Amino acid sequence: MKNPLPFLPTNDLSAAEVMSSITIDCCVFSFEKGNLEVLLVQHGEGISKGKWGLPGGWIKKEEDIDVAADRLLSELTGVKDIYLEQVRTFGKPERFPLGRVITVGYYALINREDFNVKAGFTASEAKWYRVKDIPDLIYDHNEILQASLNRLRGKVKRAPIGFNLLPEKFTLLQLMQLYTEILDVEMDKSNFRRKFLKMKLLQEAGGKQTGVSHRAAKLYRFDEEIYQNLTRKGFNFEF
Amino acid sequence: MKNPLPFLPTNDLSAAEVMSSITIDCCVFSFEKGNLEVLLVQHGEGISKGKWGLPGGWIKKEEDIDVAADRLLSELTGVKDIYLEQVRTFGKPERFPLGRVITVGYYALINREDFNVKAGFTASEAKWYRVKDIPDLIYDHNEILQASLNRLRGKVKRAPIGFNLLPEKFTLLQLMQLYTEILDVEMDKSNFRRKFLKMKLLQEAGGKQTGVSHRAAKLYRFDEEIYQNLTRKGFNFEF
DNA sequence: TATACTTGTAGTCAAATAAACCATAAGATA
DNA sequence: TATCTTATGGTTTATTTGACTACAAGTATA
Repeated sequence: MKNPLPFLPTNDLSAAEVMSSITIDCCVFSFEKGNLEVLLVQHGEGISKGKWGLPGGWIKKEEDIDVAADRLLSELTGVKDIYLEQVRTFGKPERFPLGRVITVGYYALINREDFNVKAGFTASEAKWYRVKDIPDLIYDHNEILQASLNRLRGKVKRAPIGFNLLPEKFTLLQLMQLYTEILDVEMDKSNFRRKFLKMKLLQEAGGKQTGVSHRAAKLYRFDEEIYQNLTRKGFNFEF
Repeated sequence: MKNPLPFLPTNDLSAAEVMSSITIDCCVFSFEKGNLEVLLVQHGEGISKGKWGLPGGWIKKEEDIDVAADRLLSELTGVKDIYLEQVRTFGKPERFPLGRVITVGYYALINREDFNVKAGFTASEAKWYRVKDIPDLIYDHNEILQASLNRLRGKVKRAPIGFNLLPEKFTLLQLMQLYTEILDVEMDKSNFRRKFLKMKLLQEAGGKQTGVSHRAAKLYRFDEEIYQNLTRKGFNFEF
């Protein structure tokens, strides 16, 4: 294959020089009991048997990489329409020990209630880990996870994607704890409440918390339509 | 090559199914006479002869992709130590008409004063275009450019990378015009000044503007060390 | 030399925001 | 009933913003 992009003064490179394998690796985040967690899978064979890593897989020949990421996630979690965002592509020559493999990192946000580990995985093969307590992972997966976390921390301040980690109805305190956990900052309950309500992004869902041994909080839901209107006018979160 | 990542319940894919060509495409931005511009190159042969596109090239077999981007840029512009940031990887199956080619998009910021088109390019082969006035580009390069611009607009509000587009010494008005141009918002001279100086990121460079037919403004320079200190403590731009 | 013209630089003031609190409400539990 | 916990609504003060005014420091030109 002759270099079809002859607009740089480099020598042509043969096909063998430029062909690579490309994979996808994905950080699946969820929020459980106040902790941000990520789904790891255990290798069953090969040189890294027993070690944990991010779930991932190959991109098919005629498949968009975003579509491939979506497919892999659906296969893995059984959930459709997952929030998914490309983070960055990792391509150190030595990152994969058996050959040159470039990987595209993604992160996904899912509501734990919807989640079911798909058939094919047993409990010992996939497990949630708190992001504050991650073991040594295979290859460069710690680096991919760190980059994904950084991206998530930035994004959560600019768009209300945090809702993807919560059930449909949630209390303001749950929402605040989500931000507290992701951003690792303390917040004032009262000020958070005022600030968030002023944005008018939340609808009262009508009900109240149940099963708590204190005054029950109102439940809210996120209003997609209002969000779309606000973003059109240029909108900015900050906490 | 047997699938070395057997931790997803998909069927193995043959090597032919997963090998791809990978390229890099780069938006090189500069700031000239109040306009943000991007460097485009013209195709000399092939099906898109005569059309303009982003400069790019192949990643070598044993080369990190960030390193490859840096190499391509040095070859193209003759400038070393360019500010370079990966934007995103583009992988629609049909994006490149002659086969599956996945490309990693980067953007770079350079100071126009340092820039020289490298030997191998004649004036007709590489040209600066205002980002407000971009023609139809080859393949998906308009999309890559748009994504790069969006990334630049976000980043410039969070880190002082705009300095990479300015000469070493610059006036506050030049700096403001840079932000005005990139973010496409009007600003108040006096308020911008107050806000920026309060950050204490700028050092007085000691001299004054020359060759202007009005009161000459003080020259400032960006202080890398102060910036590092501030970012350690958690720092946030907003305009 | 005087005057106009242009941009630089400093400051004012009212409105909006943020941060740190305080107080009461609404339940559950003992 | 008293007590405990979280929910929710306010207050107060300091800080930041945005709009605007005024004067300084030069150049150009009448």
